[in-house]
Amino acid sequence: MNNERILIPIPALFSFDECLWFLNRNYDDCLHVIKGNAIFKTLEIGGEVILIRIREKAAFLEVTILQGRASAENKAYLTDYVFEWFDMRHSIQPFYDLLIADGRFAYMTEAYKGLRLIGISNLFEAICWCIIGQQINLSFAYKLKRRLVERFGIETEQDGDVYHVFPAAEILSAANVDELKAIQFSQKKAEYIIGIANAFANGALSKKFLLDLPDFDSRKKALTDHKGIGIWTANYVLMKCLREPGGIPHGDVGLLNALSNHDIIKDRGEAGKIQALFDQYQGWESYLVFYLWRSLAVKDLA
DNA sequence: GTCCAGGCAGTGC
DNA sequence: GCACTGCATGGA
Repeated sequence: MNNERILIPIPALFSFDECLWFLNRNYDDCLHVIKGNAIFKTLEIGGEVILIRIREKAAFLEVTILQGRASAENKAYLTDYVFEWFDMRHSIQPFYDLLIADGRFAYMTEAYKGLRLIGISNLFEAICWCIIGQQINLSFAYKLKRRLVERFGIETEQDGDVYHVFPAAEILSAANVDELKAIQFSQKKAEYIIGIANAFANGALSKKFLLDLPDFDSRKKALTDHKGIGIWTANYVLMKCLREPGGIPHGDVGLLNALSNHDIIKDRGEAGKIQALFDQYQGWESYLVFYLWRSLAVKDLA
């Protein structure tokens, strides 16, 4: 064990507690472990398995490498990864200015102060997670993800806890529909995931490919060209992985419920009112979605 | 048994 | 383009 540390300065309007809260909601996510006030996560960097612990230390996030080499390359990768995961690169003050000016959501600037849009930087994982979650309840979705990861992903163990890495596309492209159906995936979900895995494995789809496209609409088109990726999934992925500020998962049940709770809409068919709302948040649409999702949990916890 | 869940593809107009 | 339909699968 080496226990080398990386210290990342905490920016303004950043709350590690809100990160912890989000990652430790009522769901059983298999891709990280929360113990005390620390996050444990396994990553695969160039074929090497790295286990890290992230916790708050005064004005820093302390990233400790518990397994794997603390090479300069790995430390640079991990620093970049944490910045990206917790969206620490830029100020969210302009978003807060909009919330306060709006009034309807001004309370969020205190209630969820410092909450950042927690991302999924692995594009393949982000798409698979969407396909898993399509049209089923979230707790079942997390169960399906856990079965998939435990069946096909690599894992590491420390102090009696097991840590998983999301399966590589090359692995899942070699799986067959029946193997996924055996772990309660529907026929369609199984077909979609294997199809997407094939697209990644043969190079037809990658994060770099999307990033190299000229604009938002061409990225969306490149995503929805694949079976299993509709408008909702494309926007979710653009929001959580590519961090497109304009990514709005239109039609999302949780989003609609949150808008209804805030009396923005009365039923689910008022696209005009939703558009008008997001028009006020240009450049911060995906942040507003994330904060609206955050607002849903208050009742759950009560 | 019914309704719903962080939808999608296919069809018809 | 838009509305409608069938599809899946588990949980409340």
